[in-house]
Amino acid sequence: MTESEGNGTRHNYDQESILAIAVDVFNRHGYEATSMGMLAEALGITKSAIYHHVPSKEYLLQLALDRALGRLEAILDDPLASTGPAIDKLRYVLRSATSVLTDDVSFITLLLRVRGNSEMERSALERRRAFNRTISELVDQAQADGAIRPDLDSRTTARLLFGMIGSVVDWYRPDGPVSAEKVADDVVAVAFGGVQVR
Amino acid sequence: MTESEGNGTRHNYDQESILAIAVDVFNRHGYEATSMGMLAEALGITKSAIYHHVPSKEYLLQLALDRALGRLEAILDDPLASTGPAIDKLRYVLRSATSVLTDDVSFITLLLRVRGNSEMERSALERRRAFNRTISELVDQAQADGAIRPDLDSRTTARLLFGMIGSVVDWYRPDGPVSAEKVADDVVAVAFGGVQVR
DNA sequence: GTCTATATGTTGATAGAC
DNA sequence: GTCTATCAACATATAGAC
Repeated sequence: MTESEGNGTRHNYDQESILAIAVDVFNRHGYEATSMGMLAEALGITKSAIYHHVPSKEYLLQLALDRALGRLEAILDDPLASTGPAIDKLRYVLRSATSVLTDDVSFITLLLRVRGNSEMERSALERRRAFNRTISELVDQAQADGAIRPDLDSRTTARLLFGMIGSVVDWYRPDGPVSAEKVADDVVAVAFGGVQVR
Repeated sequence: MTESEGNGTRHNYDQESILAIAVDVFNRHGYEATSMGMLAEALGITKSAIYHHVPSKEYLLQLALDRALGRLEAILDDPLASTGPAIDKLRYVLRSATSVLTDDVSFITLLLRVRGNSEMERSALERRRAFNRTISELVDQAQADGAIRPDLDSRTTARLLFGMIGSVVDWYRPDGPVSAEKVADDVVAVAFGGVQVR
């Protein structure tokens, strides 16, 4: 469906293609502020037509958050995330999270903007917190191993590192001037070595 | 006004106290998704009463964004931001921005969530971009001076550093376990030296 | 797979009493 | 400084025709 809009355009949407566009609109206006009318306009069909594909606005959010969380949680299932020195595991998880983010910018963006204003949002936040806890423990271990500077607060450090990665959604675009690989390289370089020459 | 809600509570709000509460509700639900009804409920008065103090919902956003941007821009007016080696100026700006953020979490949070969905939001975004450009130039200079690693992309680096700082709004609370000073220390430490022991 | 028509509630903002 | 009452526009969602 890349043909431009016109009166006689047939859309033939399915759940997947509706979801992709919905997530973009959610990201532009915020999930709560997005109306089915805005979605309908972005899709070029009527509100009622959307209800043929999905039962509710919240169901679209559910699908999107499940996908984003699934991708992140899959990182921790990789053997590289649970084998070897903590500092190496941390490097692997940092790089993988950055790649997942650049691979699925819009889904991860939506996840990072959830504030917990419904039961569904709160359960997504809980899964996000579980992920963050794993990272915190990795930082803790690496610090106990003497691989991370002892002057840093481990909880603050874990948050700063993942905050840095998360901020990438605010500017990274797949068709932009900086490749996904270069982003991941720079994230790991800054996180581990800092910007300053020694 | 710390007395708990009750039927006979007198509020005696003024623009300032309404703004503080409004910004919190904007941050919880997003500006667009926040209704005057929600604001009224949070304030414990009716919608109409709000209009006695402010002419519109958007005016509250204007006040909040102006304040947040003013605080950030003031950093660049300090002599320390324009004197000496670029790397020292950069360190000063990074630390100051972190302090401004911890001092005014809710106002800065609101600013960082603006997406450009109205003329007003777009002009706030433009001021934010002007600030970011100054930082980018600082990173560029420091790299030209040989003080910042040459393998890093300067634009990406500037974004990652300020992304890391901005992410602090997602967890920092003035009454939390980590002091504003410790946050600023750790931000500068990670940004300049990285987490890893050499 | 999409439409029109409709139901029921909420939106931002105003008028005017106290 | 706050209230009640009101407005036109818009919210989510459904029913049923094509």
